[in-house]
Amino acid sequence: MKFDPQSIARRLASWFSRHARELPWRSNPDPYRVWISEIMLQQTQVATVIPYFERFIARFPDVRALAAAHLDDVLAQWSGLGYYRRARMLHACSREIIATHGGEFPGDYEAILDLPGIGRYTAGAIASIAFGQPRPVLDGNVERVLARLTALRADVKSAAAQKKLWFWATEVVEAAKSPSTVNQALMELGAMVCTPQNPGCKVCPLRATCAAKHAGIQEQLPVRRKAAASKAIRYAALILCDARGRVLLTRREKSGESLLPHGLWEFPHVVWPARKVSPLRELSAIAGVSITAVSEAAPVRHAIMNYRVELVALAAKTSGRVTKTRPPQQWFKPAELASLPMASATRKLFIAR
DNA sequence: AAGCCGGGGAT
DNA sequence: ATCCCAGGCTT
Repeated sequence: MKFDPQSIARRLASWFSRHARELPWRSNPDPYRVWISEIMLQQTQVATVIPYFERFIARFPDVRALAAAHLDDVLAQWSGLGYYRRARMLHACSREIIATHGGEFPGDYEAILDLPGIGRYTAGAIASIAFGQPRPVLDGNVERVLARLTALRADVKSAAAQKKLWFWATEVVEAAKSPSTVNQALMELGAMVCTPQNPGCKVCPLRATCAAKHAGIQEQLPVRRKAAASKAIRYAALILCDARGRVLLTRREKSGESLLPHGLWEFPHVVWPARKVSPLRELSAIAGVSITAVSEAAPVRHAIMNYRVELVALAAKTSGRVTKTRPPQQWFKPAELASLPMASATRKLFIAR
């Protein structure tokens, strides 16, 4: 079972020409669109990304528009996608492209790799897809395809396995007539045919040279060490309305105790380990406002990282017309919440109140 | 090398 | 309920 990069590249290109999905960022693969799509696609599935990509490009059509925007507007567009640091680095990166590359996305691989938020994978994707350069990509899809093709039995995340996988990815892209096509084909094959479960070996263009298929172990590969067990945690969150129906939100300056990242608006909340103990006094102290008429909503369950989070919304009112709260707190009309940078869990809480 | 950072679709 | 996804940065 010989690993023949030339043959693999040819078969991938042929297959891709017939089976590639039409995706928004494929219609016009200029560096800006490829960059935005690749950042969004980090650890995020295609179906999730598509509507975000369309909205983002409409709002920020080029590097200059993104660099001119406020970070809050970028975070608001990102709300619900997760990994919010991606949005911060995207924004910082746009400003660096203005400052050091005259607003033109750099085509030099080392220059791309130097940009914030762009690592080896994303640099390879941009260099190959937007600039046609023979740079390798290795993502979860390519890892799986190559691990099966070569019957790699080591943990794919180990240093030794990663070295081999990057080497094979390099061999394939360097044998390609079109690096853009072959890199996208590797990823597309992993997404559509060489899937984690029930791989479609019968329709795979590489089945004849797949060592895992030959040995009948394609379902056992790739080998990944199992994740740590998730932990349970419960929060009580205060959905506080003033006499005018405005709701109190707060925003932390830096990441700390909370699972939520900084920069996003959230409801005042505390860890609530024992339901016997009322969190109201503590919540009231955090909000800096006296509260009345509390009603408890049904818990919201939310999986985040390796936590299983139970969120309990405590809807409450505060008497009188509150005008002053200590920053970074602010009263918002409910209709304003849609345009604020906010995590999915926070929106769930408001809906559940 | 290991830990950290979200959210959702597929099964 | 579990897996895993077009990763990168920090320690």
